[in-house]
Order: sequence, then C-alpha cells, then structure tokens
Amino acid sequence: MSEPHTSTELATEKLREAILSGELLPGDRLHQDRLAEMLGISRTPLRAALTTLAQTGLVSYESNRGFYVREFSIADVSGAFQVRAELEAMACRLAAANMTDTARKLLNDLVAEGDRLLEPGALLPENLGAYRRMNVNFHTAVMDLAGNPWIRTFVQSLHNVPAASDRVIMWRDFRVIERSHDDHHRIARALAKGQGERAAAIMREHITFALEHLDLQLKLYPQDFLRMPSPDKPAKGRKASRSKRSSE
Amino acid sequence: MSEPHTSTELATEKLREAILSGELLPGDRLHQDRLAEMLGISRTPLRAALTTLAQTGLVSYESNRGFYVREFSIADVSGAFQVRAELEAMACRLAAANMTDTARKLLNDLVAEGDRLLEPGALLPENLGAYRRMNVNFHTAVMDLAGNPWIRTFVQSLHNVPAASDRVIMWRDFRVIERSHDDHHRIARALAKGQGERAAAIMREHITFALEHLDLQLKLYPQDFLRMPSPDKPAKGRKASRSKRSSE
DNA sequence: AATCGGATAAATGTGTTCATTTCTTTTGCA
DNA sequence: TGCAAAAGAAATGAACACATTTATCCGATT
Repeated sequence: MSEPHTSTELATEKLREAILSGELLPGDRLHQDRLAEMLGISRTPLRAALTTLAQTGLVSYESNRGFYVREFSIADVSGAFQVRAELEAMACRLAAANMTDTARKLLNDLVAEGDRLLEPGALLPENLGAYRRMNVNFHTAVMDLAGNPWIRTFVQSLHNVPAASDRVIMWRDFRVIERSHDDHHRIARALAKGQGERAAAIMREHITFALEHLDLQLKLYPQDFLRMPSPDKPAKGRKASRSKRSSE
Repeated sequence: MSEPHTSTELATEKLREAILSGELLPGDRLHQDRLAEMLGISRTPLRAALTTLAQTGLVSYESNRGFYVREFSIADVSGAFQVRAELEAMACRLAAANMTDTARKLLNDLVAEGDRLLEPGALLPENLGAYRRMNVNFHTAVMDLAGNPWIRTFVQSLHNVPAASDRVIMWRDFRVIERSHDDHHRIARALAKGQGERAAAIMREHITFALEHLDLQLKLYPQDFLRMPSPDKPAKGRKASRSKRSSE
C-alpha cells in the first residue's frame, strides 16, 4: 500500500464511487448502521466519511435527520460546466504568462500522448482509460501553470457533480473526440506562444461544447448519464421509497 | 432556540471563528484531547467539526498525524481575490439576463441602505456591522440572480480564506468606502439596464481594487491582517507549544 | 370519521474505552 | 561522543455503549 489508507478514507472512496457510479441513487437515505454493516466498519468512521462527502457536496445532511444522496438539478449540471469553462479559461490567461520550456514540453508530451492513442482512427476500448487520464492531466497541467491554487480546487470539486465529471462522459462519436483533441493542440500552441486570450477562448468553447454535447447525449440516452429520481421510472435497483423496504 | 444546534455544529462555528479571528494561529497543531476539553465536549463531535473544517479548507489533516490550522500563502490570498473577481464578474453577466422588477428593487434597496449608512460622511463604528451585512447581501444578491449555484458556493468558500474575507477587511479610508459603494450603484444601474458586460467590468475592478487595497494595507499594518507563524514572535494568546518545543 | 395526543420504536448524536500508530526518550553500542 | 535502535509515552483511529431526538403507531377525544 503506497498510502496507509484508514477506514474513514477507504469508506469515503467507496461511497464516492458508489454515488458517482449510480449505485446509490439521488435522494436515497443513507442509514448509518446499515451502511456500516455493509462496509464492514463501525459507525464512527462511516460518519466521518459521510461528513466529508457532505462538505464535498455529494451528500446532503440535516441535523438529527441523517444523510441523503444529494440530488442534482439540471441547473447544477449545466452550471458546473459554465463555471468550469470560465475558470479554465481564466487558467489559460494566467498560464500564458508563466510558460517555460519545461511547461511547453509538458503540454506537448500530453498532446502527443493523445495523438498516439487516437492514431488507430478510433478510440479503442483498451485505450479509453489512458485517454481519459491524458485528458485530465492536460487540463490539470494548464490549471497548475496558472499558479492560482483555487482554480484547480474548484474545478476538482466540480468533477464531483455526477454528469459533469469527465469520468462519466462517454464520447460515442469519434469525430467529437478528434475535434476535442484538436482543441488541446490549439490550446497548447496558443499557450506556447503566450497567446493567453486565444487559449482562453478555445478552452471556453472546448468546455461549452462538452456541455452541449452532453445535453444532446442526455436527450438520446438519458439513462446512461443521469439517474434522476423519476417518479414513474425507477431506473434499477433500490428505490427511495419512504415505506418499508422488503429487502436489505 | 430557533435552530437545534448540535454540539458538532457549535464546535465547528467556534473553531471557524477562532481561526478567522486569529485566535488560533496558522500552523498550530489542533490536539483533540485539549480542544475537546476546552470546548467542553467529547472528541467525537470535535473530530466531526475538524473534518468539516478540513474539507472547507480552514484546517489541514494528515492520517494519524492530526489536524493543523492551515497556513495560507500570499498566493492563496491574492488568488482568492482573482477568482472572486472572475466569478462575480461572471455572475453579473448572467444576472443581467435575469433582471426582473423585484430584482431591480432588491438591488436598489440594498444600495439605498448603503447610502443611508454612509450619509453621516463617515462610517460610524455602530454602523460598521450593518454596512458589512449590506455589502455581503449585495454581492450575494447578484450571485443569486445569476442562477448558477456554484458561483455562490465557491465565493462563499473563498470567504474562509483569512485575509480575503469581507469580515477582516478594514477600510481605514472613508473615500475608499465611498468609491466602493459607488461601484455598487453603478453595478445595480448597469444590471437594471441589462448591461451585463459593463456590470461585469465594474465588478471585476471592484474586487481587484479590494485586493490592491489590501495589499497596501498589508504593507502598512501587517499585524492587523495576516498573522503568519513568525518564528521569533509567538504573537499572543494561548500556547502553541505544549511543553518544550525548542525549534520548528 | 378525522385529528390530535401520547407511547413505543428506530435512528441519530455523543461519551467512553480500547487498539494502533506516531513521537519522544532512553539505552546500548561503535 | 555520536548515532541507532528499542522501549515508553502520547496522540490518533475505531469500536462500543449510552443519551437524545425523531419517526411511527395506536388510541382517545371532539
């Protein structure tokens, strides 16, 4: 183990994963003793984990009334993209003033890595993880170059918004991926030349388009992205009904 | 009691206040036993409070090594203003599209309240709290009108950065206050007319100037704003060292 | 019959205790 | 004398148990 994970951190990660993957549905009550038993830990570290997630925004909490999986509205999701676009555009403006040779090389390497992964003319399933990692690293690198720690902090926390996270965005159309990666090319070039405003403009459009595309995908394949607590269509698994649940 | 404050929430508030007011110094170790005894509670709710503050960013935490009062760098503080400027400018652009008559009235009332408080030609001590409240309400109102919940969330969390919070900014110069309040006038008017870009520009300058002014004040009266952990001057108040801690 | 009220049950909040990790001190050895 | 390793002390992490609050159910009253 590289990091001495404590029970609390372990539980936090498991719960975050369960929520972001949709295993736990928005609005679900998070019973402490049941969850504790499920995870094989006591209530003490579980409560710590839930407290953390509550501050993160993934779960909501009311005194003496327990924790719930937070429900995100459409406004939350699109708002997340809006703010991300603004913050990362800002990062570009700032980063352009801090470009060094090593910075240029870093961005170039990341872009080249993307080129390599897209070389086959399609995003192969075995390359999906690597591509996502490259994508995250590219955006993170730009934000780090900006020298403003808050940008990365906030963008990071926006990735906890279910449908707004890079992890759940499925690009079904290869042309979209290519176009998106071409944005990376342009951003890297613009930054290398110190053209901050231009890089910012591309970045803003880069992210705004991601929202537009998500919007479209949402209409086409809603069940794959958002599992809203729809009253008539309970998706799958357990439902957040107030009556007694037969199982579990 | 209007709200059934629990021990945890109470402790959270007390600790937040203690940190923001400078009672607890950056870098201070937060011993659980002692703090619990000081606050008259057990370690369990205290840990919950510390966990919350850790996620908020006011304290740092390492597994098995405890909590510390987070140390903010100059980059953190100026970065907080930068991001605030960007986010609140964004709020103006968005709010301009959502202006209604009630919105116009709300902003006008807040501005009028400010006029009333500044009427004497000086910011009287007894009006200081009311003015700050008005200021916070004005900015909050604009962000709410933007319709993007994340803007307010993030700006709110930036107010937890010690010197970047409105609460610790002391305006020593009345002309600065007048000028600042005049910005509010202009922003309200611009928004009322739907001039989003103009309002955004004023807001950006409004906040950027606050940073510039803080910078100046910092040089003039450093001890009033930032209490950096100076190795030779233990500041004041309660001990940061347990028995004999020679160095560090 | 409906609603208000109280009693019971369930879940959360907190105090306490024990286990584990980390830090300090001391002791042994080169 | 200096360093290193081990033993002791102290602090954190987790489990357990108790107290308090909230929810549910049943019955009485209007």
